[in-house]
Amino acid sequence: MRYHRIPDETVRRLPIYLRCLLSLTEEGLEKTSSQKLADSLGTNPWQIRKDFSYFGDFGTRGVGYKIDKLKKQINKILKLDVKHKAALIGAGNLGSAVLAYPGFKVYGFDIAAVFDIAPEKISRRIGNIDIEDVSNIPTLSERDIKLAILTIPLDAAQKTADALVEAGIRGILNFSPQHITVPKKVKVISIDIAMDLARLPYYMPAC
Amino acid sequence: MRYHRIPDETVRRLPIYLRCLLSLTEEGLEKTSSQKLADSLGTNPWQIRKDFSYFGDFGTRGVGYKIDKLKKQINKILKLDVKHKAALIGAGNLGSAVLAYPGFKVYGFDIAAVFDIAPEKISRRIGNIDIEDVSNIPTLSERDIKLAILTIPLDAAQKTADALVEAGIRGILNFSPQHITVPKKVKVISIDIAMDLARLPYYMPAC
DNA sequence: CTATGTGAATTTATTCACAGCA
DNA sequence: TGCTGTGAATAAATTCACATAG
Repeated sequence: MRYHRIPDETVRRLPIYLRCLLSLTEEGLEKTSSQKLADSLGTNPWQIRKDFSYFGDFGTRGVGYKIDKLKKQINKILKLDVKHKAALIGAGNLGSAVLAYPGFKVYGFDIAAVFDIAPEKISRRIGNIDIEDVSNIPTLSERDIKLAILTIPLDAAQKTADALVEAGIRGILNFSPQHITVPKKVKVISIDIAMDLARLPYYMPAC
Repeated sequence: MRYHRIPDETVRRLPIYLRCLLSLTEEGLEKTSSQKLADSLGTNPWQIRKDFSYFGDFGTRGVGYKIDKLKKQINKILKLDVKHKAALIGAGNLGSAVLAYPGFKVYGFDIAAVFDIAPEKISRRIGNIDIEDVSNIPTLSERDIKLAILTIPLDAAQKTADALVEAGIRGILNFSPQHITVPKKVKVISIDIAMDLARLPYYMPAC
């Protein structure tokens, strides 16, 4: 099945696999199996094998997978084998949380710029980055930053997204609870942290 | 198609519809159409109509949907027609962001307790809630709190989840980047805010 | 004439079952 | 024998096309 389009659902799972493999490495392990991965991720082995099968075979039958090889391959597919710079727009509560979140470094992201609209925040430092005024967003095009993380209130989201697109941003992680419209060349992934809570009661039996 | 199981993917979208309807109400509108909803959400009309069709018909052919009726129905399906109390575990960066996030109130959630493990945080106030020690988690069973939001580092996640289950929690929104194992009667929804960023580069053409 | 509601067709994803290789 | 890799079978979700009702 070697030459095959990778299904979106598989792509969605790859970062999960990657993180799991990284933590297995930290435990000093060098190989694993679809069964073990499935156990620690709460899935089933055939799902994992099928997912891996979309991009070549690097397991050894009867033995399992070499963690290092697998990690490198997934990194390559996700294009995480190069370090990506990202800009954070919105230095509020959520922005600070994002900046402090260890996961971003795990995947090799480097948050290289922080913007805010509030005058009193400009020039303050957060983490070890100077907060810039949003009017500086156009400079992103010269700073080799192609990714942006939007952690701003809803009403400013579309306007800011427009400015980011103008500045040559190619991918946006949108935390604002609003759909934003961008040209086809730009990919948006949206997260609404309240939305997932909103469907919990549905799944809670008799409550 | 009236009596039908609602597909998971539809349930996943219901909170999005709900939020959109709420904001249309704020704009003073009273009715809408699948086309208008689709436009402002970035979907297509037949997806929306199909989704709605799983739980009865309340549109008027040739006219559209009454926003208020639709809102009530979705609220009922999601069991959001009663106010839900939730506990927040972890008063760090992410926890504070969650507490300040307007979306939770939109869906009628009431964050009624905050826990942390760090002694220096205990008894401080956050928002207008006293932070309690995690050893108080067992009291949740008497406080009518059935939902928990986990915003703690990975290594403590499973242990804390066990305590929550023990205290009668029925639903957990897990922000820690780790799979947690719970009995079948408890529903877990996990969010890893870094994971979504990790698949952005894959979708960015030539980057 | 307009916009819903829904079977049918199509596409996509998951699960199974087992052949193939160390 | 043990675990991968993958076609085939099943299940689920999306899209279409059109009958239907105001």
